[in-house]
Amino acid sequence: MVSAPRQLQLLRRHLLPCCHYCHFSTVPCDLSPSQTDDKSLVTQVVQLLQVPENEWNTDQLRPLLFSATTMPCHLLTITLHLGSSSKALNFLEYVRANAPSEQSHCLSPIFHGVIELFSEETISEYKLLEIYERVKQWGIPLTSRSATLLIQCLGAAKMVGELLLLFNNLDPSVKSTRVVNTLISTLFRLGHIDSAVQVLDEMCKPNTMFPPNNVTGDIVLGELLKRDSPVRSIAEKEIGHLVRKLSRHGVFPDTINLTNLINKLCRKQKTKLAWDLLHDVMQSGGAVEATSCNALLTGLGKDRDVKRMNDLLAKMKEMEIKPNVITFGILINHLCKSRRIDDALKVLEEMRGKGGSSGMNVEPDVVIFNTLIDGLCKVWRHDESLSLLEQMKNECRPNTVTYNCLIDGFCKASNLDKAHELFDQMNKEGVIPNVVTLNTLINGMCKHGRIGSAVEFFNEMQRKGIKGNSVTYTSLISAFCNVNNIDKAMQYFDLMLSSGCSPDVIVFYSLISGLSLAGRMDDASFVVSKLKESGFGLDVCCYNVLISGFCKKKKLERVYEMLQEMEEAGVKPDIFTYNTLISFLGKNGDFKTACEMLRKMRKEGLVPTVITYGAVIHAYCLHGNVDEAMKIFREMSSTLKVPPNTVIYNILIDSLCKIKDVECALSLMDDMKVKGIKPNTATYNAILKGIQDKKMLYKAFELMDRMVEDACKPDYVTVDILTEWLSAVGEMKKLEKFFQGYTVSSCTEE
DNA sequence: ATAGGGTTAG
Repeated sequence: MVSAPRQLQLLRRHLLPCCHYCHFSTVPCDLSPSQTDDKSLVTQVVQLLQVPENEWNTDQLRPLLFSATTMPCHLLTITLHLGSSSKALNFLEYVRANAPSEQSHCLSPIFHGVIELFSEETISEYKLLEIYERVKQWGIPLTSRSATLLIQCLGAAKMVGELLLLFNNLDPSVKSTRVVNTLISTLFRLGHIDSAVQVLDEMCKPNTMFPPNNVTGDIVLGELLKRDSPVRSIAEKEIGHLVRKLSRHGVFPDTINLTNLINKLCRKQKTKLAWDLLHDVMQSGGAVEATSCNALLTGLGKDRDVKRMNDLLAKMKEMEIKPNVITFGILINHLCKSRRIDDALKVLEEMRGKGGSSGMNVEPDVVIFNTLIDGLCKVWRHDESLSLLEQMKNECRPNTVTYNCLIDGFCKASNLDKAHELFDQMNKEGVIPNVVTLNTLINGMCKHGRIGSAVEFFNEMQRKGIKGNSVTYTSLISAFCNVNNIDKAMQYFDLMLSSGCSPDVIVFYSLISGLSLAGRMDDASFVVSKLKESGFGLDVCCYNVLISGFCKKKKLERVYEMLQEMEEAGVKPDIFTYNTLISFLGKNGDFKTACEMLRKMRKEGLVPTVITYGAVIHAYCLHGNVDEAMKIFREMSSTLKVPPNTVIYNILIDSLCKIKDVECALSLMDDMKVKGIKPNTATYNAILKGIQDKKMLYKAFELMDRMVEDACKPDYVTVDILTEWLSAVGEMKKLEKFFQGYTVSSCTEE
């Protein structure tokens, strides 16, 4: 049975025997003999070769094979008719043994046939070596085609050493662009990047005999655009060099390839190289379209490199590259993200061609309008975003994104009514809401304490066929955690899993954080196991909330388990981790380990913060060593250069009052005033308790006035202290005035 | 071009 492709090959050989050969050969080939002559010669020889090789009739074959009219192409056709490389190789050997010396060039076409046949067979490395050795031994000059085929065969057999040897020993006349392209492509495919680049270098030399062509360009670009191999891929820095080399020979990447290359470089944060690449192509005369410039503009936008963005736009103008709607879209988006909304609106005018001829005459599309509407919403210019919506309706139809941006804008502005109105409006206009619309509204309602409405809306939308995704569940779960409705949060987590929604890390992290904060460590551990089952890992923040949770539950072994796990996972503890640990150890009175942690965090290059010192101060206070706490407090301002804040003062004032050192506590209050650190309700509660013990009633009135001045609202603790104290001393009138926000110390009792 | 998350001291 002959396979279909094989049949095609045979057919091709019968139809185009001569051209097929001549096309690839450097051996001269006279096309003058008529087809009938060709046919009869070939047919006769083929006939004679049908018998077993040891019965070949030399007397009959010799005049036919070695006559003056026998062309190289005839010999090739004859060889191909033998059907297998083994038979062809025998024929080669036969001709070599029988050819008159002046006819030795006739071996080239026969070898051509041998390798052609071989390349169609299953590659046998052993046989290939045998053939190759024979060629070298007999010094048969290779045709370009046989060189190409040989390269391909050696490549298929992964014989890189032989490949390079072959190329280096190749007769210069045979080294054509086509042959070299095959070699480069083969070397790339085999991962021998350095050798391929070396050959390419040779190809691109100024006086090269085999200059690169578009095929070379495609091979090199294909390699440059391939995703990076773990073994060896072309370094980003080399990309520019290679493209430059090719461009010297007029070989340029086409628009798509150039754009892809720029995208690739920008994705890897190599914007500078992308910039150089684009400018090199422009400078050496390659065609550059707006698409490629757009790719670079996007990269520059991500780098916030406004200067280069403007330079590129100027360059486009200079090179007469017409910006398209995408170019303007990138520009407008960048300006919006930089909150330069008025500049963005100016670009809209510019593209429309305000004032006639100076304009670009590029029609803004729905994306342009959406970007601007979103930009206006994000700077709280909601009215203008609504008027832009009306304006855009003259030019294009608003879509789902348009309304999503507006709905989000009004949700963020706490105008849920307007958000719902826009939702109704989009439905009326036949713009179909999607899951983003759903999530925007649900999150808006959750953030404004309307979880019930959010759930109701979610159910209604589900009935209409819009399913929630992990974003929906994150909003609801976080909202339930925030109101400490942990059971509902867990219920929605289960609902999410059973609804077939695939959770992402964010929904896991939100729930783990909520559960840890609520002290539900068993639930948190369960969610952690689910997270791991989904193939995710914990990050520092997630470990921190868990460690904090276990600390609060005094589950020391779980804390160390977490730390161990962090180390194994290569997640470095950060300042939060250390602060949490130091606070926990301090509270437990384990000052030794706490100091060790302090040392360790400094060794890791982490600088203790006001929170760290607060934890240490708190620990000393808790364990009755207020003197040591005060010592650290004083060091904070002097040597440590971490000024204490309200919380630190509160801890100390509270502790000093508890050890009856109200004088010192009061002096800290004065210190706060001097340093401009605002006391809060907790500060006043602490000091009021202290002076209550000391019965310093007039000091209380003074402090109550200061509390009014500082706009510190009394809380239930304040109310408890003052009610108990002032009612006992008959000063309830002053308390009433105080609650109404009046000063009390100067007013006299009626 | 649009939507969601989290930690430490009192």
